[in-house]
Amino acid sequence: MDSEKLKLISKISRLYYLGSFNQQEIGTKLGISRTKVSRYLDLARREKIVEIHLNLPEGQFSELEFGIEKRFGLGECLVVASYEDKNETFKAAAARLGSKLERILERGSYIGIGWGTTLKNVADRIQVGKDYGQKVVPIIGGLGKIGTGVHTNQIASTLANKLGGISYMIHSPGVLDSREAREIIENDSNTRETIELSERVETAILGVSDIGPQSTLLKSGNFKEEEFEYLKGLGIVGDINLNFIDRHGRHVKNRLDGRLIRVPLDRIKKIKNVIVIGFEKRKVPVIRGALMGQAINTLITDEETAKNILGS
Amino acid sequence: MDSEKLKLISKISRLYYLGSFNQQEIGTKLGISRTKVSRYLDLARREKIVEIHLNLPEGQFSELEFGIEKRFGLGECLVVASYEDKNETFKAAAARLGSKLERILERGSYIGIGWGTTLKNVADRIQVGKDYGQKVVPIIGGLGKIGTGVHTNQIASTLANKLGGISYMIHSPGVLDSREAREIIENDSNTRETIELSERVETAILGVSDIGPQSTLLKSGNFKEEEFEYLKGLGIVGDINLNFIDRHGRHVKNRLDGRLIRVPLDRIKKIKNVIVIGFEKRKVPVIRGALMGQAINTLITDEETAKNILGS
DNA sequence: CCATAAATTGCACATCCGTGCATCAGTAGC
DNA sequence: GCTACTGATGCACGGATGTGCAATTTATGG
Repeated sequence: MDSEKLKLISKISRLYYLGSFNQQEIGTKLGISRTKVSRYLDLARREKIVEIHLNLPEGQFSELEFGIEKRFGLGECLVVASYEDKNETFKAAAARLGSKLERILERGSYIGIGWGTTLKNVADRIQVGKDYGQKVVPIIGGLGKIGTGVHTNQIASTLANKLGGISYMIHSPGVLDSREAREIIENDSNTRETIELSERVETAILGVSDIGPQSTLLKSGNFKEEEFEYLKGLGIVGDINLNFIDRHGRHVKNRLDGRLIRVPLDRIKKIKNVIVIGFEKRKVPVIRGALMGQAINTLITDEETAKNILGS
Repeated sequence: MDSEKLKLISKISRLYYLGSFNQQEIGTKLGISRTKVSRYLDLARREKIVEIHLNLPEGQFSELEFGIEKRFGLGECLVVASYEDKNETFKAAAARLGSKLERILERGSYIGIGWGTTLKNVADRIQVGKDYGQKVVPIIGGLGKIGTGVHTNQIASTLANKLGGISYMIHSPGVLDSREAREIIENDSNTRETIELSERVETAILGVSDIGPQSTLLKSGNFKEEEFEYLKGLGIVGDINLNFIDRHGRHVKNRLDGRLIRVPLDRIKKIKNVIVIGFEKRKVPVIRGALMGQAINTLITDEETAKNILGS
């Protein structure tokens, strides 16, 4: 590039970024059109005559967050540190979830809630600054023994308390013994009324399960090992809200589907904010699936898991 | 500031400056209003979370240029290196003048031209890329012996050739022996026609003189030493287009004024672009005066002089 | 030299962005 | 508890900015 042009571009950049002149003023001052100033500024940025540097505070995992958002076209990713003590990780995740909720929740709106160990632990630790009058609705049938706290009703109740709102309950299991039982229960008004509330849900908070030996789904006795093996055989990597998906996030039809009570995946995809919380290596494939399938808008995870998600 | 807020601001900054999202998109993505995004970005810049750095090529004296522009509210300052060999300085100044003219000149418009050693040397060395069809008009009477090349007519002619245009001539001296002589000459149609052309001038290129022993004004015999002493006594620091000014750039009435033929200062101030070229320490006070008095829009000088201009 | 392609330019438009203002939530003092 | 103050918020407006387009200029090939 011509040296005089370079000098001109430098001068424009200086006036624009360091001085407080707008493009019109610079154009008039230097005897060129405003359009040209705009284009030269663009050139200056592209040629790195102007560099924009971010002093991002350390330890924030912005790189990981940004990387995941970019790679999967995700709305927002929140990464917390991976602590030795899992409780610390839960606490950190709870803090990020709280701040996210404070941003997005509107007074009195409906929150859909899933189930599981992760969700329980995060819900227990969440803190928000004021009362939001939320209505917290289960969007899945009951799973896990009552008393362990991982049941959706209990998590909904905890969260409603923390957010200063009310919670609804679902009075049916998530996994029935037969298709017929599921049909009867699902059509019962008790269940229907709760499930229909999910139509109003603008924000859903969900966990994900893998289908390995450590999954609460298995440990709590809802499924048998051979069923997991069968699911694996279909290419399934885990579930999101009891919707079994493959590594591309596609729901895979299977013989268990007919026995489940939960809001199905295609309806979840219509919810404005779907927040998934998930840690640990075993969950990486299912989280990836959820991301690939564009099923969720927000992911909360920890550093290690985030790295694994990004790792090819 | 709250750590969660900081994280949010970092994220916004990243999406805005490194990603290619606009404020609306970021707001939607993160669940906040666009206004808030705008204000957080402002905060990020003020708190230096976002830093804008200019990679200004070295050796350009941008600091000096910017300093003078800022201190005196000058439109544009162009600084060239101070070479041992004055010819080099003239050459560099000619290059900057040329590029400036290429920016601001419109085809067929009028250029007003002064006189002097500096102007002669710069005009001799100027190069432009194409023909502008300029009309070059003297805006001062003749000064300096013909043949030395410092006469306004000769400079006008040189410049017109370089710019691919035509030049006009003035057929009267700049300094007359008496007020009566000046009146007669000035009212003569030959002079009047040329001087009236100055009304059309949109760009003027001028030198400045000090009133010391090295001034061409003195050396060429237009003024006597005792006249300079008299002018100094009035607080005059030099002249711009034969308008004697004090250190604040104010025109100072004096007994010589009546004998001069030149476009007066108040009319010069109405010209859109007034470019002054001046080097050397002796000219610092008069250049400062011209700057203070807001008489000019553009100053072309060299590093050393620029430093002296800025030095308190 | 002309003809064609490529680049530059300014205009006009649509979008984008900063900011005054009114409103609302949070806080401190009584 | 009430009131007054401070700060945060969103709306709406107008100014600031980027960009498609057509016209012009410049470079390239014949």
